[in-house]
Amino acid sequence: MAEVTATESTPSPVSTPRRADERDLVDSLVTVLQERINAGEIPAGSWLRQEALAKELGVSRMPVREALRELQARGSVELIANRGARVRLPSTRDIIEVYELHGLLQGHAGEAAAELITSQQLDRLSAAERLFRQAVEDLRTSDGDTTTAQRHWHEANTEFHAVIIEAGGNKHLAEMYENLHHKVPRNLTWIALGNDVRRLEKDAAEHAGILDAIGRGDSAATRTLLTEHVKRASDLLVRTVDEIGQDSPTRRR
Amino acid sequence: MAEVTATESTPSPVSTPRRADERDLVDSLVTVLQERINAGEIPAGSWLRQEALAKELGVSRMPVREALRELQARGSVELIANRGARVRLPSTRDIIEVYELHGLLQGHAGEAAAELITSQQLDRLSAAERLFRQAVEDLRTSDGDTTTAQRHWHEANTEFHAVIIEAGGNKHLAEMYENLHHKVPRNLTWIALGNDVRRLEKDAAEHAGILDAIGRGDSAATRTLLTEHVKRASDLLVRTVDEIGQDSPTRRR
DNA sequence: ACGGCGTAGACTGGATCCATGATGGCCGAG
DNA sequence: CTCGGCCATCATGGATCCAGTCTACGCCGT
Repeated sequence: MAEVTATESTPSPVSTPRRADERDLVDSLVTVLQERINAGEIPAGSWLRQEALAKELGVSRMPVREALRELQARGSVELIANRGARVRLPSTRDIIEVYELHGLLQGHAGEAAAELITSQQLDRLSAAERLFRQAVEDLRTSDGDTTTAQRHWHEANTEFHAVIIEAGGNKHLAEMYENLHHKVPRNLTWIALGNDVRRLEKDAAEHAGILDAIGRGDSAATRTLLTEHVKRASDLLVRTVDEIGQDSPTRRR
Repeated sequence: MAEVTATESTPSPVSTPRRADERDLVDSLVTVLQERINAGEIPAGSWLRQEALAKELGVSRMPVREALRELQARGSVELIANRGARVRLPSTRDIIEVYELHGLLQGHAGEAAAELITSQQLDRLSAAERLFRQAVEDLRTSDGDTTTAQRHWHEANTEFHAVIIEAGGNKHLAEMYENLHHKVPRNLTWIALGNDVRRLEKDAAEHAGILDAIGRGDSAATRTLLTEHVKRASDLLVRTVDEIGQDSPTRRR
């Protein structure tokens, strides 16, 4: 038929809609928005304007609406009738509760993982553990610019816990675990570590201990270590959030 | 979190859905469809036609589309590109995994509930326990018609576990628990009990034991009993599904 | 008669249009 | 000068329209 104007004159077709991974346009929008929210590009508490997002992403409001609906179901944003969508900003209580569940799920998955883990998965776990130590080194040798350390730590942390969850073998548990990250974004944990070398070392040491327990096939120890590990991270995060929570996280002018 | 300047633009952080019931049309559709799916009115594996649903519910296709998108995020249906929405039909593996999480979450909530439960909640728990025994009586005195027994048992079971989850105090855990029911509907459990008086008696006795443990404030026992209780229900359900799964899993022509 | 190909139908997915509800500013009265 | 109500503006929510795509049926060729 007639050449559609939008064929190649599209301003910015989101990213790569042709990826076989994503079923349709809405899913790619969900992914993009979720990443932006988790990365903090879209600050918590801010409004998501359908028109603005549609224009920016080069689509109409319709797929944006559906994407927002899905993000609401995930718990990433809240929809207010006739008002719009707002990025949910987790309260201290939310953080405590979500991390409690993190510990519960990871402890459970780890207990199973200690028995079920494959050698490939164990290798990935070791690699992640090395990356933790690398991140410590990055931070130690960095002068001001901590982005590399953060990137390495973030990669290591994501991979490490993902492998444990995966090795646990319960796909629905994995899904719930992912959902938790939609409620309290991963990057918050890094903020809590606060570029403190000693804290990071302690964090790395805990991961090494967990790796060791899994390597020994010690289910009980794995569960305990994981639960305590998450608990410590939670306490640290809550303390940090309470401290910096004094000034308004919403935009000031 | 500190109150931001008197402008009410950022009132509450995250946890005030304002109204728990229905925010808008889409939410009411989600509720209706979810209930129909859980009740089995819409059989698993069947297609949900947007046009048909819209006409039947007296709305246009648009809110139906958004409702389906939300049901997909919940895991109740699956969306296939350019094909439509289909009610997901849980596999045996799904059931095993989901019930494993049921046990994990309920055990955890129960452990906390044993210490935190209020007297009102304990009353509700007792009432539910009585309703279980009533259901046993209903079934025993019924001749053929088991709907009353089912209704009572269903009410009792829903209330009993809901109270425990609620008493546990973790709202995110409660939300996850709800989500699990979207993946494996509640009514499946009744099918597994299969109108068998002895099984029902055993089930009621287990609930009585749990109630007793909570009443004594015995956290450890509560957790153990709950975990085992769910495990037994899971095993029974899996066995039942496997048995009846022999005849047409997919309808033959 | 059987299998492959082409076409018609139907349903989903995206875009545009309109109505409704909310917000914020402006004006008038006390 | 301040408070309250009215109105304009804007964003969301719902409906309708159009295009793309998958399926299924039927026809034709071997």
